[in-house]
Amino acid sequence: MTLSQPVPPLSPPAGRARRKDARPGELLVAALDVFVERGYTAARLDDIAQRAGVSKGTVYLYFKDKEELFEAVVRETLGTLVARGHAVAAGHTGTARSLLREILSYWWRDIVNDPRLSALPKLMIAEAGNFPRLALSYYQIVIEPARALLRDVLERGMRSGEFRAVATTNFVQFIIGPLLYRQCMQHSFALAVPGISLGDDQFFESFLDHLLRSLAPVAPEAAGT
Amino acid sequence: MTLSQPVPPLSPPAGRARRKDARPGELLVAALDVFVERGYTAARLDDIAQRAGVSKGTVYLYFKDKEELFEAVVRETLGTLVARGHAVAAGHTGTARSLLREILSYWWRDIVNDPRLSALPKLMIAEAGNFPRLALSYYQIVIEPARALLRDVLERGMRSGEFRAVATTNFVQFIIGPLLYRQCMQHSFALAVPGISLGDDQFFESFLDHLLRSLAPVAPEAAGT
Amino acid sequence: MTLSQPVPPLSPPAGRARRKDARPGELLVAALDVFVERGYTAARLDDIAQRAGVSKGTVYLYFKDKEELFEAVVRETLGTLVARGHAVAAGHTGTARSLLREILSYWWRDIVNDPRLSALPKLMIAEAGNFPRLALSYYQIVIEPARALLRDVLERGMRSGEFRAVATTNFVQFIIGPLLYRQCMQHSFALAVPGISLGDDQFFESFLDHLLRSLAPVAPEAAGT
Amino acid sequence: MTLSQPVPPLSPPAGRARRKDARPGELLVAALDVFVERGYTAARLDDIAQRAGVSKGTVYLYFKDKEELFEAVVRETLGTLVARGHAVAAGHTGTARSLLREILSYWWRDIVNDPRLSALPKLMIAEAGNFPRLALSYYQIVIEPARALLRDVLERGMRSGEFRAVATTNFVQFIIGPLLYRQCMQHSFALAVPGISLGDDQFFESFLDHLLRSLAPVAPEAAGT
DNA sequence: TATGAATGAGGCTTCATTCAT
DNA sequence: TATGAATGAAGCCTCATTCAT
Repeated sequence: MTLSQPVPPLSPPAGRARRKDARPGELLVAALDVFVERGYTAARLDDIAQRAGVSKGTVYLYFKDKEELFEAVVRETLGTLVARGHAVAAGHTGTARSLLREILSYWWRDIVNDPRLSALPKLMIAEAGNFPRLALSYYQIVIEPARALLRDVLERGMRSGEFRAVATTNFVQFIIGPLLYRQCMQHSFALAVPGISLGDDQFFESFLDHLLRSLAPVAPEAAGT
Repeated sequence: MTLSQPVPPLSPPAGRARRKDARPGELLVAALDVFVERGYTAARLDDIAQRAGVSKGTVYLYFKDKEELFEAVVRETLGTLVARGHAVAAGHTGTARSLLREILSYWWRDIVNDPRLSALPKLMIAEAGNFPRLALSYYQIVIEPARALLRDVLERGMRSGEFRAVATTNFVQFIIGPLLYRQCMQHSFALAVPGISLGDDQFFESFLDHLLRSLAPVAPEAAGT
Repeated sequence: MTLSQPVPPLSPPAGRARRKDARPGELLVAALDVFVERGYTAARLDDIAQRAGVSKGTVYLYFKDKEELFEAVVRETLGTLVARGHAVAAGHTGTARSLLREILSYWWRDIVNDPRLSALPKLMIAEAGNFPRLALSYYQIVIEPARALLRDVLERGMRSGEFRAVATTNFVQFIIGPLLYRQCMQHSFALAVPGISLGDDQFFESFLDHLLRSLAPVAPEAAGT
Repeated sequence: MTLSQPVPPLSPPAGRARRKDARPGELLVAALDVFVERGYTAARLDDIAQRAGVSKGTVYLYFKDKEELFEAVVRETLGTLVARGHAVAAGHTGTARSLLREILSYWWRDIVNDPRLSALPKLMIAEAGNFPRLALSYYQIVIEPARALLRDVLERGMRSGEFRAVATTNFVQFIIGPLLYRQCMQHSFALAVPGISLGDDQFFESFLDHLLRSLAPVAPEAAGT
C-alpha cells in the first residue's frame, strides 16, 4: 500500500466493523492529512482518529504513540518513493544525464506537485529540532537515501565523462535545495501570499538545464570574481 | 548584528500596540533566542521572561500575546538583514559576477553562519502556515526584496553579457534554495543527527562556481536528455 | 502446592458465578502470577489472558469482572494453605514447643520462601481496604483460622507448663508480625532496593529462639524500665 | 512544619488568595489524607488539589509530579518522626532498656495510633513494587534510619550487659514486625471486619515485656526442639 | 510599571469492558 | 465457547493567560 498512489476518498466508509488489515492504511491516510494541515505538534490524535472513522483508542492498537504514527506516515510515503527511486536507478541503463532527468522529473511530478507529500519535508524541517527520534528516523528513511541516490547519479556521470568532477556531497545539496525550497514556499506562503510567484511553467525544465550546464565537462574560462 | 542596538522600524508599526520602546528590546532578544532554540509552539513564555530577566506577567505589558511577540521578533530582526542587503547592492559598481559573489558571501558569512539569524528563515517556513498575517509581512519585508535583489543582479549580468539569458524568477530560486537548504538542515537536523554531512569546507566556493558555470554565456550543445 | 491441581472449594461458592471448573484453572494460575508481579491495579487483564493462553474476551466468560477474578484467586489459593495448616496441627502429638516449631517451619519453608504464595498476604494488605467483601472472606478463611491455630499452640504450652502465661491474642501477633514483615519486605522492596538486608541465614532459627526465650516459664526479675 | 503534630482542620480556608509559603503545607496535609484514603495509584491529583482548596495546576508549582509529592509527604511525616527518634536516642543517658521503651512507646503513641500516619507504611508495602523510585526514597528516609536506630539501641544494651548477644539485623525485624503488622491490620481489615481483634489494651506493655524477656541475658536452659 | 501565584482548558495515553463474528 | 477489534472514560501534566498586590 502506497500513499502516493491515488488513495480512496477519505470519507469514513460508513459501516462500523472494519477489517484489521485495512485499518493501518486508513489511519495513515488520515494522519498524513492532519499532519499536513496542522503540523506535527498541533495535530491531535483525536482528529486523526475521527477522520479515519475510529475512536481515539483504536489508533493505539496499531501505533505505539504519536511519534511512531508519524514515522509510519513518513516511511510509507516518502520512504516508499525514495526506495522506488533507488529501484529506478538500479534498473537504469542509459546515460547519467537521462537518469538524472528521470529521477528528478519523478520527484517533480510525484512529490513536489503532490499537495500532501510535498508538505512532509517542510513539516520535518519545522519539527525535527524538537523531536530527535523523529529527526533521526526521517534522516535514515528519507534524507540519506535520497542523497545517496543523487550521489550515485553524479558519480556515474563523472565516471562516464558526462559530468565534470564535482564534490558530490556539496552538489547534491545544489540539486535538492531548489526543489525543496519550492516545496516549502508552496506550503508556507502560497496561501497567505496569493500573488507569490513560484516560477513559471518551465521551472523544472529550466532547473534541469541549469544543473546540466553546471555539470558540463567543459571548464569555463573564468569562474573567479 | 544585535537586537539590543536600536533598529529603525522597518514598516509603520501597523497601528497596533505601541509603547514597545525601552523594555521590549531585552524581551525581543530573549524571545529570539528561545524561539530559535525551541520553535514557536515549544517556546515557553516562562523561559523568555526568565531569560529577559523579567517576570512572566511583564511580557503581557508589552505584547498582547505570544503571537504578537513572535511577530515583533521577526519584524525587528529581519529588517536589519534586508536593509543591509539593499545597501550592499546599491553601492556596488563592479561586474555582475562580483556583485553576485559579494551578496552571496555576505549572506554566507553573516547569516548562514550566524547561529541565531540563520534560524529565522527556518522558523518562518515552519510557522508561516499558522500565521498568515506574519507570513505576508515576512514576504513583503524579506522574501520579495531579497528576490528582487537577486533578479537585479542577474539582469545586470544579462545586460552586460556576463550571464546567459535566464528566466530570473526561476533562477533566483536556484540561488536561494541551496543556501536555505543548508540553513534548515543545520537547525533542524544537525543536533539530532550528529553525523549529518552539510558539505565540506569548500561548500560556498563550490556553490558559487556552480552558479557561474550555469550562468556562463556559452550555450552547451546538449542540454536535453 | 499448585493451583492447577483441583483444590476442594474451601467455602460454599457463595451463590455467585458457577461454571468455574475446567478452564478457570489456567486463568487462576495466570492471574495469581500477574497479580503477584504487578499488584491488583497495575495487573492488566491483557497480560493475564495472554499468560493463560486465551483471549481477553474469554476471561469475561468465567469471571464477571476483574474484582471477581481477584477474589477467586485469593479464595482458591489461600484455602490450601490453611487446610494444610489445620491438618498439621490436628495430627500433632508432641510438646507445644515442637508443635510451634513445626507449624512455623512449615510456614517458613513453604510459604515465606515461596515466591508466589508469599506475595498473597502482601497483596491482601494492599487491597483489603478497597475490597471489603474480599477482606472479610480472607479474614474468615485465613487470618482467623491461622490465629486460632497459634492460640491453640500457646494454650497447649501454657497448660503443660512449657510456656509462661501470656495474653494469647497479643502474643499471636508477636509471632505473625515478623514473618509477615519479612514477606512484605521481600515483595515490596527487594527489587527496588537491591542492597536491602532481610536478615542472615539464621533468621528463622533466631526467630524461633527469640519466641521460646520470651515464652520460657521463668519470670525475669526485671521487665519494667 | 510537621504533620504529626495537631494539624489545622482541613476545611479550605475560604479566602482565595493564599501566601506562597503556606501552600506546600496545605498541599501535604491534603495529599496525606487522599493518599491514605485511596492509596497512591488511586489518589487523584484533582482530589488533592481540591481538598487543599487550589486548582490542579497549582500542585505543580510546588511539586514536580505525583511521585515527588508523595515523597514529600513521607519525608515530612515519617521522615521527621524517625529523625526525632534519632535525636531522642542521641540525647539519652539512661539504660538501653529505658531507651528501647522510650522509642517504642513514642512509636506506639504517635504513629501506630495516629489514623493517618499509621497508614503510610501499609501504603508503601502496597505500592513499592510498582514505583521503584518511591520505594528507594522510602527506604532511605524511613526504613533504614528506623532500623539503624533500633540496632543502635540493641548494641548499647549488649555492650552494657543488659541484653544478651543477638544478631541485631534479625532482631530489629522481630521488633518492627508486630507493630507494623498491627498497623496494617488496622488499616486493611478493621473497617471491613468490625469484630477483628487487634489485641487488648495491654498490647503495647505486653509487647515490650515480650521483647525484654527475650533479650534478657540469662540463657534459658532449653531452646531446642 | 512590575510581580508571580494561580488558573483551567487541552492533549496524550492506558485499559477494563463490550460485542459482532 | 471463543475471539480480538473497538470503545471511551479517566488521569497526569503543560503552559498561555489573568489578576490581586
